Amino acid sequence: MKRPVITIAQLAAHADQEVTLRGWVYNWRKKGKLRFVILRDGFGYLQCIVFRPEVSDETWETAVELTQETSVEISGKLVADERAPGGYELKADDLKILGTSPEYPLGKKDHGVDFLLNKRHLWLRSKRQHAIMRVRSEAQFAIREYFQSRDYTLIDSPILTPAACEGTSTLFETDYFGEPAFLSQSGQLYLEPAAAALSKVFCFGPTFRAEKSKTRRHLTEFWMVEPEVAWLQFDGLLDLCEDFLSEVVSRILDRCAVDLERLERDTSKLEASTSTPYPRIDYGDAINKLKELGCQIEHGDDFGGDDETLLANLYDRPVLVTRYPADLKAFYMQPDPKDPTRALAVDVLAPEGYGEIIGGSERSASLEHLEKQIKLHGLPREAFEWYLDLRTYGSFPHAGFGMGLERFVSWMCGIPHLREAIPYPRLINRLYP
RNA sequence: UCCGCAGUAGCUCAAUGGUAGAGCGGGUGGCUGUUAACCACUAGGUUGGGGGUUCAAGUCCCUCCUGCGGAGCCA
Repeated sequence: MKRPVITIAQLAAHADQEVTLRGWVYNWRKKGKLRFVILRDGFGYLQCIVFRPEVSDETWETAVELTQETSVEISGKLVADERAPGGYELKADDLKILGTSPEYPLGKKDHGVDFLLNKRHLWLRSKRQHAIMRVRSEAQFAIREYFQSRDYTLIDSPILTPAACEGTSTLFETDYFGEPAFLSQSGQLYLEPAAAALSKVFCFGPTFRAEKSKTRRHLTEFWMVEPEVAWLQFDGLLDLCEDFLSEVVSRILDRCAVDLERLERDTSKLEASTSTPYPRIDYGDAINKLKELGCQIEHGDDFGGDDETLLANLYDRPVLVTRYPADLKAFYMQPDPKDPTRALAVDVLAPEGYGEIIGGSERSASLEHLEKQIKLHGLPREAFEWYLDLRTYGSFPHAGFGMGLERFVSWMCGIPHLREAIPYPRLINRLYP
């Protein structure tokens, strides 16, 4: 009799039926003439029972050979059983090994981080990693949905670039037919021309930073979403940041409840972030507040990781820190008309110590100002001719921000280190697997 | 690049300067309801590399390597 092949997501519709499933042996236990096989198929887990008196010798011999992560095709009758995790179990009568798995290296007990990262390709098979990858997938979907449902056009910015985008970070250099080329650290400069073309645009792709950062908040390859909007000015940018974040957080809470529960995420700590407004604090006031709290920080300094955490912990939702000193920020930012030593820049700090998840600004529309800034930052003007063209041919006010996907996902999942928020993390000293 | 911590069995970790151990995983056997099952037996080591101190070094010292955490920089 040919039995339907189903997945563990479809169990309820096939109760008391004869079915076939394919998957991997997550775990197995033996108890005399009984074998409990926990099958994993990417959708869930199903306990399968092989009972010696009720199966053929061949099936029994096969069951005896099962090891962790053996891939199998298993058939039998699906029954509801309170003793089984998940509520259903399969009374197996036929079992085929599709691929053996001798001495699977990941055990049921704890492993160290270095070992797990070296086995990242296998680590992805664990329950916790499934949950994180699904949250990441859902976050990417929600982000694209947010922008595309609001008439933004997705513009893919180049990854190979001829020069530094912002002239600040260290870039990965590669050989481009004998010429130096660099892996992009930001799509923004390429997005601004697209905003002049299509008004509301965003890019969402990988970016690269060659800084030798060794912290839980840094990757050398990470994904960033960057909207850029024509006619948007600073106050509108702040509104966009909080509307975007609150909307995406809401969707994660709606759609990833099961995964967040598996990750033991206290979602009550995310609830406040689903509603606006978010607190906004001027850079100068933030410095004063930090000094009150006993920080060794002066006006003109950038925030350290601890300062960010301290500041963010004053609020139950992300806080927008505004109007940074211009010389802390990139060359293209618009100076505050009320105080030209400040830039119309915003950093959004996530709660619970997850740090800066968004950095944005209104961009300078003035050719003269940008020419001055490029000189001041020691950047080669030739490399930016095309960028300056935007201020020559119909210059326009515009603004945008960038959000690091992994920092956002880490915050949603409540995981301490960015390396778990991306399938194959690239870190200083780690390019494998 | 700088500061701090670590490296012992396949994995996670013990071991006053004095005979290198346990749990998990592997192997063999037992058990008809296990939930990271349990029980018994068993195999498994150049203690990251090199040098030094000492009667004696996993342990103390120097050095290199690797990893982790943090700083700087940033999302």
